[in-house]
Amino acid sequence: MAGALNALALDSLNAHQREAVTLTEGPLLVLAGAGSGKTRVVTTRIAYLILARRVPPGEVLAMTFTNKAAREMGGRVASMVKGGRERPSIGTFHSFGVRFLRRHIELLGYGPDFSIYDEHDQLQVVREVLGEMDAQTWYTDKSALYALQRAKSGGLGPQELLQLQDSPSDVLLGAVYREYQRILREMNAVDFEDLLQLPMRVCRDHPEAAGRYFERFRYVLVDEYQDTNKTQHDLLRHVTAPHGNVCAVGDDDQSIYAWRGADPGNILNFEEDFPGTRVIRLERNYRSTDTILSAANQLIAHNPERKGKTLHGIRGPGKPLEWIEGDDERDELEKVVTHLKLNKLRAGTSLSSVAILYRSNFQSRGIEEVLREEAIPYLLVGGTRFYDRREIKDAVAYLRLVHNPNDEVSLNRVINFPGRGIGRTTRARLLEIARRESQPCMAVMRRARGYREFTGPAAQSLESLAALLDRYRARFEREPLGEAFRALLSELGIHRAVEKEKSDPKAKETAVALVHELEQATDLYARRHPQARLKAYLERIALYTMPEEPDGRGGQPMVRLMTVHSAKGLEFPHVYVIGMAEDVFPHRRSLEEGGEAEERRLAYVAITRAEKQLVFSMGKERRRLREVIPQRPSRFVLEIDPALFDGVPPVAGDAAAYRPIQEQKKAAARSRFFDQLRKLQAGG
DNA sequence: CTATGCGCCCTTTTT
DNA sequence: GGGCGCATAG
Repeated sequence: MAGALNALALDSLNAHQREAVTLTEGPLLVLAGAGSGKTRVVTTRIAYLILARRVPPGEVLAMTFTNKAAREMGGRVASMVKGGRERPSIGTFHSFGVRFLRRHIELLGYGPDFSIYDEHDQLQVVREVLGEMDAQTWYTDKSALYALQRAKSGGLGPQELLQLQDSPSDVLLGAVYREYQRILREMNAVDFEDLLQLPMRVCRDHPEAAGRYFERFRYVLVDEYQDTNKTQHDLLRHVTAPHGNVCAVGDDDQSIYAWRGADPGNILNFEEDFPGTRVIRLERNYRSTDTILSAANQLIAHNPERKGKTLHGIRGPGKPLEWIEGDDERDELEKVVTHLKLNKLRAGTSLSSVAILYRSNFQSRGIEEVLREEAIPYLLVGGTRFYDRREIKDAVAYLRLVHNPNDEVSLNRVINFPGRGIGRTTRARLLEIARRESQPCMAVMRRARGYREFTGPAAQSLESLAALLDRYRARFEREPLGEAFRALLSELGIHRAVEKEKSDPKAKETAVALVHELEQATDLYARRHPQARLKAYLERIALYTMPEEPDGRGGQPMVRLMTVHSAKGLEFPHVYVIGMAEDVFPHRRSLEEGGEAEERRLAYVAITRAEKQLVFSMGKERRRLREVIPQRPSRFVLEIDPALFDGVPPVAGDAAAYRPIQEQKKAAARSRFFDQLRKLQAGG
């Protein structure tokens, strides 16, 4: 035991960190600056609870924001706490919600085989609702979903929205929202927010059941607390109410998810919500050079409303910052890659110590191109998510439908893929009959030939599809996952169908390769989780953006490419932030929505990823469609003292002439929107 | 009724 | 560069 305790290496922690590890009882808020050893504190705390305080691992619950962070945390804890069969529960809020709902969702009238809808699926539902209510004039599907999610993540139900009646748009949105929820219920589907909200509803309506589930978690930790929304906060209060042993770790300066409902107020008001909270600040930065930290501190000082925190380094000044300016995007990126190659040649930098960060996913395309030409290996992290690829979604839709026959969004995807002669009209009739008889579509399909509405071939197609799905439902019950899936795909002729969809031979090839990859990923999952049924696999797919990777990858050193959002929580000796231009970073859409402070925090996150070297770049022009847009340096690089730069620092450019034109277009669209609202109000 | 092809729109970040 | 809606042909 003494040996195990030594493994915690408490001696090597500073006084604040040690306090954060050993104050185990009661609420604790750790305000941890970037690079202050936060992850180490969290993992050591868990190990400390188990090894020193003899807390059974099953009583520890740790929630993080991303799967990546959860995996990392779990791995580190496991290496400190060896042996023992029981493990602490470590996962994302959402996976915690799924596990809870697996046991209790039936209390709310949902079936146990619920589907989990992503944004794409949600949009299909919203589109249907808007069509039904004839509300497309007021909302686009995206704007409606966006507004609805906002209300939902703020803890507002449709009824509350309808009662608010602050504006006609609230009333309309309330109606859309109510219908959206009704359809989801009918399809036995939940969205991501439901994964948090439905557990909360169980807490409210069935406190005994919820209490029984939660009572075993006697020590609760939450990482990245600044990124939690209201529901998550409420859930946390519920789980910890009996004992108050909650440790929240976060950094208000790194809050970058307000756009998706995160409420920084959660961390700012933590002390009020959890009376008796001890607060510990970790401001010593072990990661970056003083130059990098000065840049970060100078930048973030431009934000109002902070808890106020300054990072202090221990590593000395280090290298100056660098600014690379290219004639256009292509030139910018070539210069970046040249810089990278020189780095490697002169200083022997390993490619795996380098990260190239950008604001938006589409920016990866350009840099990938140049890296490929220069034969520099790279690893794209995140990006177009595997399970979002069309071909993958189509194949997965079959799995979802086999598992949950009520899942009509998935049904819609597969009903004519591969082509079986079912078009819009047949679909509309199917829906109509189902509504009329208050039955699921699948039930109508099973006896399609009994309805005069369907013409011969269509009726036959519908029945055989229903029969096929029923048959595979039984097969998935008894056969191994991989085998059943392979049989299903081959019986459907998915490979051929996917190929037929594309005309370009290259596209054909990648589409088929994707399906193969999905088959392999399924096999791999089945091998790693021999007990797992279809249900578990679908949950895995819904919650993770990437399939499991085969072992032994990544032996070769590679440059990492990712968005700043994906880079949060990571660190790299050498960091390039490309596209540091106004309207790109900060992103203009975000500015329009009043998100300057959040964009600045995002830039702060980017800067504080770097340990030794930090390089910014920009192209003087950017092409979009047929336009050429002049670029000027991002306000964020201009907020950094020029003296910190080597060579020529970024210089403020002239305000470009294109801006007013874009603004006018926006303003015109907005006034049209409000005109329509006024009309709606007048009409009752 | 369905399949196919063309033109129009926007394109932030993610569980 | 990609997805969706619409028009036309089979």
